[in-house]
Amino acid sequence: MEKKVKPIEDKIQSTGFHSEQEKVYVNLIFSGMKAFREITIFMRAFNLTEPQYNILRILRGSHPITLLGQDIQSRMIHNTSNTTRLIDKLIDKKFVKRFKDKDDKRMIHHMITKKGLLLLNDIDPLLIKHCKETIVLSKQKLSQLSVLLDDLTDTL
Amino acid sequence: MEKKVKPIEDKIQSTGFHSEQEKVYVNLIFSGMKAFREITIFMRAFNLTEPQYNILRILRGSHPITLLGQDIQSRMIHNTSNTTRLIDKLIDKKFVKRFKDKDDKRMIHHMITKKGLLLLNDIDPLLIKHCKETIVLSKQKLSQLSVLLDDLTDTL
DNA sequence: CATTATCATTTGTTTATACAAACATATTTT
DNA sequence: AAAATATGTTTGTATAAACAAATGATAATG
Repeated sequence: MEKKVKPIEDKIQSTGFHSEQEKVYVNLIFSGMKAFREITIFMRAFNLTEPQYNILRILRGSHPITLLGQDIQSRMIHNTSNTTRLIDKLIDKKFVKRFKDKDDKRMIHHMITKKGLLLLNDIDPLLIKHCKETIVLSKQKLSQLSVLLDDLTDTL
Repeated sequence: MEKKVKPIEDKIQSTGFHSEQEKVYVNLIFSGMKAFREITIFMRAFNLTEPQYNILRILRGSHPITLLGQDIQSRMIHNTSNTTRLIDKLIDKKFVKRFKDKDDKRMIHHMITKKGLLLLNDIDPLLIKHCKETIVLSKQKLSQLSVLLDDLTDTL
């Protein structure tokens, strides 16, 4: 017995796209937003927004090397303008610390705190579990999709 | 000479994902947000936001059959809460009209206006051109991607 | 060495989003 | 028919995003 896959046309009850590109566009926004909302809801349990979590991941990735605000911004998965106010929230919660460079006072360094690292450690296994539960695709399709998306975002 | 594709890890300078699912998640949010922003910027020339454009498309799709607010909401590609205020904007611009059902006064019907249809007609060819320019993938990869995304959003 | 340009970050303002609660009308139950 | 429940839409409020402009600091130029 074969699994029937609902095309995006049915999901949003759209009447035909003008091109295959347009369909991919819509499909991308649709699935991207869904993924974003999924993670947002998941993160709510930890009192984090998706972008905030993203920043913590970035800072853990470079730890113990500090990052400038613009470094963080450029690595974020959605080019959100205004990282400052986003980081402010994380500093309020003591997950991140911030300090000026003593040579060039324009530059402001950021580092994840021990508290922040512990939080991410708590989140890790639960998120892995969550991802595996919500993204149900064969190993083969999964890597195929990864490759295509990598390819796509090169030009997009 | 072969084209080198940058993986998402490089684009956001991330250090390894915990699973292939997590990578797809990140890739989806990344490309979805990019697509969303692309269209948003494109639509700015027509003084529309992406969700507003989405609503007009939905209403054109059902025209001349009217739709309830909840019908529109359920068909939107990003489950934005509060379609009311979104539609308000379109009504201000005379692209959509709204009227109560005379039998069941809870229900409010929506229809795209002639002005709205003309606007979409203007947008159509330009958007097709834009999509083809920004989504540069072989015909084969394009349809492959469509199929995988359809498959994915079934479970997501 | 003053002037201008550049860089990294922040602030102001407007608009959009999210969630919950309210509102109005219909339907069902007793 | 009155009360309770359900449905479709709107409003209130708090928070976040988008964009432009401003601030503060350093580098480059004449």
